[in-house]
Amino acid sequence: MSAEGQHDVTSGAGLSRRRVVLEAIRLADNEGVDGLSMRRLAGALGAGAMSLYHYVKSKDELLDAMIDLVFEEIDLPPEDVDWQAAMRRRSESARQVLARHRWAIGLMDARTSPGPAHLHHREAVTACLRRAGFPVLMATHANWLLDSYVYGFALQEASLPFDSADQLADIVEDVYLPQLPPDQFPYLNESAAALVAAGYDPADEFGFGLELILAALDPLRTRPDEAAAGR
Amino acid sequence: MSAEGQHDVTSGAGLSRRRVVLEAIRLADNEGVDGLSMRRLAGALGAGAMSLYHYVKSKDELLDAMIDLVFEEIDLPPEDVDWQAAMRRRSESARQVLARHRWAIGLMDARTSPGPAHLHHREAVTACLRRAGFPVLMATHANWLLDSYVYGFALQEASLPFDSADQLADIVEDVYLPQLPPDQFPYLNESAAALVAAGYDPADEFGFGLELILAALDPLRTRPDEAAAGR
DNA sequence: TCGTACACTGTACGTCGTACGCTGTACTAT
DNA sequence: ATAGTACAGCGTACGACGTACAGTGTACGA
Repeated sequence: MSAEGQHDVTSGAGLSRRRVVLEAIRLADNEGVDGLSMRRLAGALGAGAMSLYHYVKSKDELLDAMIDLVFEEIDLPPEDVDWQAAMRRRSESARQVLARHRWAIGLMDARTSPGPAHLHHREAVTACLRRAGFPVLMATHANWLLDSYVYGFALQEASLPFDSADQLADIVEDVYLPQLPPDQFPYLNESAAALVAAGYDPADEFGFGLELILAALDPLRTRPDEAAAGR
Repeated sequence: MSAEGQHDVTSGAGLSRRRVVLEAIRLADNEGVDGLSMRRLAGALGAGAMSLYHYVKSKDELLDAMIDLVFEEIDLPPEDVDWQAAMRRRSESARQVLARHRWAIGLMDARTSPGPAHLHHREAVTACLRRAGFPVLMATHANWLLDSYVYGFALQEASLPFDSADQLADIVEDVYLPQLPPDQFPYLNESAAALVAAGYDPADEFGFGLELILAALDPLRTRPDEAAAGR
C-alpha cells in the first residue's frame, strides 16, 4: 500500500537488480563512494533500506555488481581494424569510463573475482591479441602490460585535484609550489614551471605511454595480423 | 592510571603519532583496511579511542599518514648507477612494498595530496630522469608512464586471489575454468591452459613490462646519462 | 600551594550494515 | 469462494562505526 505509489513516481516499474545497481552508480558518481549507503540508496529509489536485499545479497555484492556494470561501459576492441587501433580504442574507452566513475578504480583492488562483463572484455582483448599474431604467453604479457598502464593511469588521474588544463596552472601556483621549497625540490620546481609554461594538459598524457607501449609490443608478434590483413 | 601499565607492555614510551600510524599499518596489513577502526586501533595500542585524536585530526588524516609511511618504505632510485638500473630498483621496490600493503593502492585514488615522502620520492625520480638526459617534458612523460605501470600492476596483483605459482594451478582449475565455458571463452581457456602448463608465476610478470618500457624510453633521451658516465 | 598545560578518556549522538520477522498482494489448486 | 504459497517490500533492533564534547588525573613552573 505504500510501495505502489512510489514505483509510479520513480520510474513505472518496481525495483529491479539493474535499477538498484544503476542508481548506486549514479549516487557514487555524484556523492563519492563514501556517500553511498544502503539507506541513502533506498531513499533515492523511493524504497525502504531492507528492500534492496532482495536484489543484492550484501553491500559487498552491490559493489561487485557496480564494478561489473562499469566494465560493461568500456568499448570492446573492434574486430575489423588492426590490433593497435583496436587496443587504442578500448584503452581510451577504459580511461574515459574510469574517469567518469572515479570511485571504481579504488574498489577494484579489494574485490577479487572478475564478474561477467570483465570476463567478456578480457576474452575479447585476448582474442584480439592472439589474432594479431601474439603467441599465447606473449598475449598474456601484453594483456598485463596494457591493463597495468590503463589502470595505473586512471588511478593517478583520479587522485589529481583538478580536471582540466585551466585549473592546472592555478593549482600548481596555489597549492603545489608553496609546498616545494626550490632548494629542496629543484627538479619538481623545474617541472612545474615547464608544465605551466607549455599549457600542459594531463588529458593528453595518456596517449604518450599508450603509443609507446603499442609500438614496443608490435615486433613481438610472430604472425601477421588477421584483422589488418583480411576482411 | 590505566594507560601507564599498557605503555610499558607495548613499548616503553607513551603514544606518539608515529606509533599510532605504524600500528594502524600493521592492523591494516593483518586484518584488511575494513578491519581498521579507531576503536580497534586504540585497543591495540592499549589506549582509549579518543586518545588517537591527539595525534591525528581525523581518520582520513590517519589514512593519509599511513600512505605516506608506505611511500617511505620504497627505495629511492640510487644515484650511482645508470638510469635504467635506478628505475628498475625503485620500481621493483615499489611493487614489493605495495604488495606487502595490499590496502594502500586502493586508498590512493581518494586522497589527493601527496605527502612529504611521496614528494621526496617524486623529486628523486625526476632528478634521476633529468640527469639521465631526458628533456623536462619528456621526463614528465616517463614519470607518468612508469608510475602508471607500477601502480596498475600493483592494483592487478592485489586483486589476484592467490600469492604464488603453486596456488595458480589450483585456483585456475577450481574457480576460474568452471566459470568459463570453452565455447564462449575459447581464448581465455587457451590462456589458462598455457599458463598452468608453463608453470606461470605472476611474480615474474612485472619484469616484462618494466623492461619493455625502459628500453622504449631510452632513445628518447637527448644527452648521455651523467650517472652512467661519470662518478 | 596554586595554576596551568598536557595526555588521555568516558559518554553520547548520529549513521552505518544487516538479521529477523512481519505485512500485503498475486496467483494457483482445490 | 477458499486456502495455500510465493513474492516484494518494510519496520524494528543490534552492534559497530567516526567523532564532538566535556571531563579527568598528572607534571611542572611560580
